[in-house]
Amino acid sequence: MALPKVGSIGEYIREQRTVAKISLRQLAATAGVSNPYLSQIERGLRKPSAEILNQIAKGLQISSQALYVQAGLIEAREPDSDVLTAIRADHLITERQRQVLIDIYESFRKENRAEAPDEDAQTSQKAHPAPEPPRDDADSSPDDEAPLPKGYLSALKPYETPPSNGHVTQETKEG
Amino acid sequence: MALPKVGSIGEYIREQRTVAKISLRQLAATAGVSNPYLSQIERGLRKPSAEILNQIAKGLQISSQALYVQAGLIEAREPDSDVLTAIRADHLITERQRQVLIDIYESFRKENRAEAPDEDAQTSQKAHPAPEPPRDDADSSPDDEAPLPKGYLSALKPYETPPSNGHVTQETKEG
DNA sequence: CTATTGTGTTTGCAATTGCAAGCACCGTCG
DNA sequence: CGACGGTGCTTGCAATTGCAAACACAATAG
Repeated sequence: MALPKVGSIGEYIREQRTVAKISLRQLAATAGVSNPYLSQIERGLRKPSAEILNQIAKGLQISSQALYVQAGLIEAREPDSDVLTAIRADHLITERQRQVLIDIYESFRKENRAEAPDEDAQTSQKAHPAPEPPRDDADSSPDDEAPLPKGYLSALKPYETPPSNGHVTQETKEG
Repeated sequence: MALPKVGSIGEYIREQRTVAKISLRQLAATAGVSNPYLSQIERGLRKPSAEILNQIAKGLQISSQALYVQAGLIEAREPDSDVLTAIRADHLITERQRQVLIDIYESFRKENRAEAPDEDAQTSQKAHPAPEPPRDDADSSPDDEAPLPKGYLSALKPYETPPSNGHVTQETKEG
């Protein structure tokens, strides 16, 4: 049961800390948090904010994302695409262009998932140990065999049309 | 109260929301947060916890990591930040989609070069690896007023021009 | 035996998150 | 004109975060 919950994040931190052979106080100092608070975090008595988590990750010199995944703040099944990270890291394009690219790419991924849900061969070298319940991302028409379904371009007109940000058609569902 | 980078995350969320043409209340409902709180987050008056951030990302159906990066909670220092290389290496998209992405990216680069020919660095290979990205507070693009030059993808429009609404996103002035 | 230093933990408390309720504004419909 | 539904914003308030101070225990030094 690798279900990431708040309790396990504490164990994870403590484990990492013990492995690194640092004392609680020391890690607290390095991370810039108070020792009692770190203690409570490790014991699962407190739910640290992302900022604190980030600090702790720095103090432990581990990946912030690993910690977030452990905390359940990042869905591990979320494909950590190199394309997306590359786009985000690119500083040669404007923020809007970046978002457009991200939108398009994610829309592509989504279309592909909708058309071939069986081929679940994600890129993830990093396994996704979290058995997540099914998600409602069926928005596009799966019948469409067109190589490039409509709507992939709508993301290119961020001021005129809603991009295929995810929901091409907005449905009002109060939950 | 000093709100470090929270402002940018708020703007980012609001931009994503307006682009997706969702109302604040609707996103709040989808994300499972209260509408006033979301309002405050978007205006940078509150610093949302990672949990809330994650919920919002889900509600917007965008990557949680994108939000975390925007919030400065994840160091976006991914090793290879070459967009084109990443796109070419990606096997989760079709060949056609790949070509579209490459076209769009290159057209973006072209537009930027046309507007700011002063800056020119890498084209397809990584030129200068930045191990430590500066924690910049303001990352406003120079071409802020002109969002995206039209015609940057005229060759990529196999369908039609979507109907324009006439009224663009309205900015809210604080104060 | 009494300090001192080390570990992690518990205890109040200021500051903050996050929300329910309500306000102000705009457009439409009777 | 007034009622209704839509948008976002402001206001108190419970619940929580995160910390400074102090605690309990263990090992070493004087």
